[in-house]
Amino acid sequence: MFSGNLALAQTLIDAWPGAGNGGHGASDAVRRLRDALQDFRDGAERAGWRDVGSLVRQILLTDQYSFGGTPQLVVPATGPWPSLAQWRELHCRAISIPSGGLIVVADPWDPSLGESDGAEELAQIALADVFRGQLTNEPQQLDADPFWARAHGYDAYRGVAQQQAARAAVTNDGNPLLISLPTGRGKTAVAWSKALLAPRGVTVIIVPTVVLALDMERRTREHEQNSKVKLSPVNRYAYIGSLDAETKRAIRSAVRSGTQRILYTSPEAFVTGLSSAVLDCARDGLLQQIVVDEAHLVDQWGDDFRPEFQVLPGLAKVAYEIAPHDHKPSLVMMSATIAQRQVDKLSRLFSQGDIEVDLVWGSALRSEPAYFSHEFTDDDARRSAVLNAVSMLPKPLILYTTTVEDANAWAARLQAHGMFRTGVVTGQSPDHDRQTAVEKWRGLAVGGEEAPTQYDVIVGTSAFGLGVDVPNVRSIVHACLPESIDRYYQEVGRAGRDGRATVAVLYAGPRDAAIAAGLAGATFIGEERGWRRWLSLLDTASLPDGQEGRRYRVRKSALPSYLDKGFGRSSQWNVRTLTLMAQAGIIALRAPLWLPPIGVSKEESDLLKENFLDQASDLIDFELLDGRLLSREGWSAALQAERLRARSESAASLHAVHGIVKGNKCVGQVLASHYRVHPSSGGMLQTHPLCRSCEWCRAHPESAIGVTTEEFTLPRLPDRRTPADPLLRWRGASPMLYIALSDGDDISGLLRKFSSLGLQVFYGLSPEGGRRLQSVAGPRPVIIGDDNSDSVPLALYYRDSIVFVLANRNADLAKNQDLALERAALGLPTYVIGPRGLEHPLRTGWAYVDVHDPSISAEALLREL
DNA sequence: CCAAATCGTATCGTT
Repeated sequence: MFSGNLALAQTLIDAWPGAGNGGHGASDAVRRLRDALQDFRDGAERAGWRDVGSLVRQILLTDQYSFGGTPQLVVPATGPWPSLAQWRELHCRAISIPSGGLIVVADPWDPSLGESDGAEELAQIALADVFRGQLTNEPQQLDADPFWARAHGYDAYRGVAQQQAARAAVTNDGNPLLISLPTGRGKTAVAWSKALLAPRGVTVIIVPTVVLALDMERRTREHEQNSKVKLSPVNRYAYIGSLDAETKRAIRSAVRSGTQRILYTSPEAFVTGLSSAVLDCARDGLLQQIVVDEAHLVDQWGDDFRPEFQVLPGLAKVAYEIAPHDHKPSLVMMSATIAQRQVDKLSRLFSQGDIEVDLVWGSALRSEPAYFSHEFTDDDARRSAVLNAVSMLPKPLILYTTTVEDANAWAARLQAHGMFRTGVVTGQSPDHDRQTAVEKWRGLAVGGEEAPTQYDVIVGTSAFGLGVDVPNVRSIVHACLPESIDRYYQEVGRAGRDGRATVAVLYAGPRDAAIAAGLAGATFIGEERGWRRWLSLLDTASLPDGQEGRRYRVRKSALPSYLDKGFGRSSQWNVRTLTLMAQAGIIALRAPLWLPPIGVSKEESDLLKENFLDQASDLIDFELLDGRLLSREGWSAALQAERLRARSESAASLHAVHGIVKGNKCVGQVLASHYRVHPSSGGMLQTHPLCRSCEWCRAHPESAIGVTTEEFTLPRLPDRRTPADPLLRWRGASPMLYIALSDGDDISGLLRKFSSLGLQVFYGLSPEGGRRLQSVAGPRPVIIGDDNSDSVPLALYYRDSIVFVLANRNADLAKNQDLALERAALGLPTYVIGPRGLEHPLRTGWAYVDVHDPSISAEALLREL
């Protein structure tokens, strides 16, 4: 931390109301103070006494916690500056001095209320780290595989989880892959690897919002400029509704021809406007990957709010089926918050017959937050506690509420109390306001250059956050009770993307439990009502023209027979009934497609099409999968399990939030047990409990778990369906073939041949050798098995063939030799290339070629291949 | 009677 921040702040204050100079290398808080002072005038209503006082306080405490002592600042004593009473309200002491100013000193404050004796000091320590900007975790660096270096130019992976995710995504050839990877570990690069290695082929990445699609388009263009590799003939990477028809047509045509290498879009556009282009592309073997980003939303939003998230799997399956057998698109789902509920739902939606969804597990808890919570029985007490927290905690800060009304009320209340550097973002905010709110908060203009900050605080509902990647957010305050642990953790995780300490405060009020229960409970529909709703839907169902099969089309807005007038929730319940049935396997959701009618005039056809498009957003198509389930009894039985599951999952998730508020368990433990998963393949995938500080840990310091432990779970490459071994005929029944080298033999030619046959994992290559091999391997990934991480070696679980080169002096010969034999003992296909005379480690005095059968000379093998 | 967002299609495509 730059120790001149305090002096710089004093300079800025002294210059006020003039503009202070400098600010280069200043801390974020000093920069914010500079910006706030520019707007700090009586009645200007852009910066108030509490904004400025709060930033002064943050600067004082940051200095104190970084360097000790009792730092002070001298400020004007007259308005708009805080009065003596107002400084006291900010937990600062202010003393008048003869020159007319005030000397200000900050006193400690922390958000713990009613915690046990001795907890106070620990709370202070936890908070001091937030002001200081203490780093809480350093991602472990791992040597990059050759394919990773070639695709991105990176020489390292950020952690084991990213390494495993990257390897799984690039070697995957069909199994749907669900990747759990923490935020900030380079999900984007994982999604891009396949696209960047190949000379052609399309990767479609489905993101939940337009803002996200546009942000990724900007990043893709950046990459394109740096790498000089053209990734789109039309220089567009976001297919969004607001594009003009001509641009959309051009993108679709680029998808058809396989020249659109990377494309971001929404689930809605994917299953409607883009679908036929994507299917044509798949049919021609040009669809490389379908990636679903933020895949937890398939569950969270797909049930009732945006059903296209659950129509998407059907289209992905068709694309897979019509693709040529050696050019199947792979499907990758990624999220940072995957729990049992998401695994179950995504597995059911995306498994393809006997092809199961594979899980790559890199789940890790965030190390940055210190947790505080309190339950208030009185609304006024909660209000003043929230105001305190927002005033006293370091900025940037987010204040979350559940309802739009509360968010607006809080924004108004903060202004009334002298905080004008506050923006509000809810689902009601127009797109333009949302974007400018983030820019004013972060201090960036549209082009990405630095601009003055105008907000320190954003008040928001859960609408605020998706895709907002501001790295230095320090504080999250909840003035509500989140209805699920997933929502709570997503929101807490918006802070500390820079790896530095943060604080998360949850202050629940008397009415919050009911609001949360209402939202959590909305996920199930009663049996009687569900059945009647289904009957009315079926009553209005039509059979879409020209589309065979047991296919039906219904209107979301259709009213059930027990209602005679509509209110807004009805279509949501219809969708919920249908998605519940889809999950029970009774029906499969499909996107309503427009097929041009045959034998009608152009005018008539255009008219019909316009009609269709007018109604399209109200239509939902499905196929009946099991007609027997259409009796009342069958229907009820099939849905009962689903309904119970949904109910118990929601209840458990809400219960966990209550547990956090009550403070009678460690928050890290609660989160770890929520993000623990039993995959269908058996066993259990854990998330290691981490907790920097929470009420329970402060009360039980002797048992506190802390953040010292590294990534705990073992990520892995997915199981392959049927490992195919192109070299099988040379090794026969033995798992291992020894390939003997003579002087002057060309290893690189052999390796190149292996790679072209589809072998991907090599041990014993030098970094340079790996690079050389990748440069001739084209789109086929080269993975170097020699691992410096202490997880289980790839050699002992990777089921496809592995090549060991025992001729490179740089590599760890003995270790690799042992690994090769251990692997062969497990019956896994193993190819060892070594000198003709190399001694067998278990048979002293004998060479491999003498005691190991089968073996072959490199020259003969190369000739036969 | 609480929150969350998106979408409106086919045109032969350097060997």
